Amino acid sequence: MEPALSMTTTTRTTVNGFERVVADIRERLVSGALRKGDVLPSEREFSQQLGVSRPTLREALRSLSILGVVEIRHGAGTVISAPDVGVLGDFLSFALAQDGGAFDEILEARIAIECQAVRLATLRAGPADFERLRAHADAIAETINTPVEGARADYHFHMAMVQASGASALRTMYVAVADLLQRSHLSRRLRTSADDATRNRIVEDHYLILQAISEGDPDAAERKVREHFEIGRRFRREESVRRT
Amino acid sequence: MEPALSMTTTTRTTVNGFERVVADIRERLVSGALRKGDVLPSEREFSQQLGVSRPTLREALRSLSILGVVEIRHGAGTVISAPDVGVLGDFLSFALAQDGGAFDEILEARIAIECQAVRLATLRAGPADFERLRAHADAIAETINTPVEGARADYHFHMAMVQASGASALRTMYVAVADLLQRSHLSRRLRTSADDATRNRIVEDHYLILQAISEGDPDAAERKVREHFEIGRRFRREESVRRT
DNA sequence: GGTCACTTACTGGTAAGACCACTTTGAACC
DNA sequence: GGTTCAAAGTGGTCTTACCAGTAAGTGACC
Repeated sequence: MEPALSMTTTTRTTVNGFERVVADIRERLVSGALRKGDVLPSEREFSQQLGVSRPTLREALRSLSILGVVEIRHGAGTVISAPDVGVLGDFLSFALAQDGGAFDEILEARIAIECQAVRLATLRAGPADFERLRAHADAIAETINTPVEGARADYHFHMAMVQASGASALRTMYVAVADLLQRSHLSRRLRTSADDATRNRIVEDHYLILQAISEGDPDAAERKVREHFEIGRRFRREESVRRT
Repeated sequence: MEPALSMTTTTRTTVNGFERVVADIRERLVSGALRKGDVLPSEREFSQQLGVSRPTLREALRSLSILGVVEIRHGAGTVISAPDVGVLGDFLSFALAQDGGAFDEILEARIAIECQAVRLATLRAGPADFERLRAHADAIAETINTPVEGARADYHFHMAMVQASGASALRTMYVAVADLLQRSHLSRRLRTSADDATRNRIVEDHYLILQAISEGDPDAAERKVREHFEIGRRFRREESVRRT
């Protein structure tokens, strides 16, 4: 039997081993005793300090690494790292998966992110970004007839565009969304590549987007991106008509 | 920096045991084989199925429980649960406090989602949606002088707007993001409420957005939303200038 | 026959020890 | 001095065992 006194705020010694580890690190973080870049003791030593077993300690450290609080480096050690928006991506990849995974809905999310990203890119993109975007646009033109490489080049261009926005939260969310879409994306590309006019349109679209970004016009850039997505939308419409 | 949970689609052969577990559950979630409420096999059995040890399996399950993907019940079992953004709440106070730039980034994500949502809303919103939006717009007008209730009414309007888009993926992302922003939103509301012209502007903006939605013009609606967000942007700019 | 406490057979929670895989480092070697 | 490589230390994993809760089955009791 535990004494009822242990419930008081001062002595919380009767918590789980797991929570004891988390609490210890959290308190040392808020008190400033731990700071970004500090390395934690080795798992063997740390577990002994806290009076928990190594597996239990590892459960806690893994969980904290998911939250981005610590970074675990195989063979090197575990260091405190600044929390970033990366958790959003992990969270969304599971949250969106449960939402039925409707393709059209997730595509709307992708459009949302890209449109905002391209607006920011018109304001923030630097020379390195332009260079990357141009290289990927060229790659799209070169691989337009090879579905697999073409899809990859397409993905890289859009990814670079989001990257050029400089907003890592957008990037994180984009990765999670794009991952869910990629499964069906390839099959669509296989269909659309049949049409000759569409292939030219795809190549040209990306150059137009790049141009709009370089000209620094957010509205024009967003419009180009929306028009670009209309290709896929139109094809899915025709396809569903054909099926009826 | 790579996200803590690998999100690569192509399942490499030699992945960690940890990631093998995470990947397995995610795959079965997106395929619909796993759904909220389903109970996973016992740890002993599950670890054997996946070919990993029980401690390794537990590391993965604990991490997923941190994200709210699963709920672990001592003595009962582990069940799939709808990811709860509340879990990120803990993380929020921490990440935003340590990294001021994170706020702006997440705000960009919110703008991205709302702009896309309002476009869809102009096409899909039904009578019930209009009624809700109008009620919330009225609530904003009535509570414009009470910061706490005002912030809540504001949140409800924007939430209803995203809901009217009919895209649950957008809604999921919006909830995750909006939850992270809510506190800062309140504090900003406390400041902005001092200005009389701004208060009128806030009230009017929401009615303008509602009107644009009802008129079915996506471009106009998105423009109104972007203009609306300019209020907060301008205030944060002035504030940072004042601080320098 | 119905109700209740209790036993029992599960579940997750923790511990300890032994390996394996990787990184770092520093000493030996060229 | 620079290079190479082996040893030591780190995280990654497995095995085994036991503790601690939960829930369903079981019996006694009313």
